[in-house]
Amino acid sequence: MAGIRERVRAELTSEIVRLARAQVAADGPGALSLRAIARDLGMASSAIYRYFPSRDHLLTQLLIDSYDRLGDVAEAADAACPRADPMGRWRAVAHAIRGWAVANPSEYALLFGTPVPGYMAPEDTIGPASRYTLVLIGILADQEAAGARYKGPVPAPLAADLTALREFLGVSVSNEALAVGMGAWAALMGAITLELFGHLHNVVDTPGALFDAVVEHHAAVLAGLPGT
Amino acid sequence: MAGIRERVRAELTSEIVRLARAQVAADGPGALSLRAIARDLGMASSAIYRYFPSRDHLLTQLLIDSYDRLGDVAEAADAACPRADPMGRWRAVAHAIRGWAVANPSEYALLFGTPVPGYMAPEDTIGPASRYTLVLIGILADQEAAGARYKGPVPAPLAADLTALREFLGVSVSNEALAVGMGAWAALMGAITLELFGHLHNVVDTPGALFDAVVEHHAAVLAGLPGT
DNA sequence: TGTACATCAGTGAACGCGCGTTCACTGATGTAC
DNA sequence: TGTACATCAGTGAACGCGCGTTCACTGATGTAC
Repeated sequence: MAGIRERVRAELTSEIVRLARAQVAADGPGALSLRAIARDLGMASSAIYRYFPSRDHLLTQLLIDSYDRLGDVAEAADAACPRADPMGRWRAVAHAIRGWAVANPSEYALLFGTPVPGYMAPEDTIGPASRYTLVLIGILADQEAAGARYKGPVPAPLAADLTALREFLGVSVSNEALAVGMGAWAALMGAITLELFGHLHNVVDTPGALFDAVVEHHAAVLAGLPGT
Repeated sequence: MAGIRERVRAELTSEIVRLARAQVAADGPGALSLRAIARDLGMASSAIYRYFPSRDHLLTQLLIDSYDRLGDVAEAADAACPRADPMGRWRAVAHAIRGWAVANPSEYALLFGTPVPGYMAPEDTIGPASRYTLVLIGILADQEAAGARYKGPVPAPLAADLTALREFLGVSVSNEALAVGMGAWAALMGAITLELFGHLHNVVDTPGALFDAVVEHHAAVLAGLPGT
């Protein structure tokens, strides 16, 4: 009844994931090897298959875990700010995201770099993957609710997508705000990606300098016009 | 004297590069295999070593070629616009860059995705890598020369980097303009990366819709204030 | 113009390594009566 | 409480595949006298 076997099983499962993550951290995604994990655990390579039916299932677990860690970091940064200061929250969350990325570059590459060839992320990853973006959308919604207004018009095709997105999320936020928010998101991720993947060498060598400028620019944009 | 041997050699060399590029296009970077290329050519795998001393050297050649193609596309788009319309040139070049990326997603991933683990790009890649960015900086410089002004101040660490960059490039453009330009660059690359790497699925499904919004936003920003 | 020699492309076997996955099996842990 | 049976973790060998790189060698193409 106690499920001592279950407990051992759960522990070994998370030990496998831990080692897998360490592997990704050390040599990048794609270096993930079931045999190497088995070696680290001192088990036969076939034993891993008692825990994960295939390499891709383990990869999925890694993706979910990393997205969840990023989500944790973003949510914690947001929660630590006063609700009534959306632009402070934006800055805090943005820097938290970059901080996580800089501290875990291989995990960032796993999530946001070149997709693993031949691997299609299953639906289970969608929830965890959207957590950090929901934090950003929440900030945007609060900012608009506080009276910020954004210039339109949003082009029709984008507006259609954003309308569908809003209905799916059930958030109260205008298309104009969403368009501005996604632009900020793209700039945020772009600045981190350029920095982590080495494209700022000999361009902007101070870590985070470009990122800070991007965050400040979009803080001004997200602030919006005074409400009508 | 005619160098018939040299000509054959040059042809085979570029044939190897062509096959390598096709391989990257089909299965992504990292799937690059000297043996597979030799197989395609109907040669012994060891024969490749008469043309490239190692896999990394071939990789370098691929990087240089891809950067050059991107540079070609960006320069051509710029050259097709009237000089006196920097914002039209910005739009044209931005869309040309995205067009190339969408048409050659694996090459884009090779250049801007997760760095190949264990591979350090040598200095030879710097020149080709900077071509498309020089086009963007040229537009920025012309826009500022035409009277556009940008709000400061630029934070000190970023300003130091930008000053060094300007001196290295020998371009006449202010730190304020450079800061704005790099923000536009980050947003541009971020929007393309998010789209190509699948992060817009179920978010903005219309191809290029987010990108267009990003380009237009930064067109307005790059337009600048009327000059003093 | 013809001959001797050097250069170089390409061969094929081998080294030493890696990987994911399957399968029949052993032996321990849990469960039902 | 004790026994019979089912469940399950882990083994070790094997399959079939891939890779980059080296090396001694053959034979053709070019070069110098």
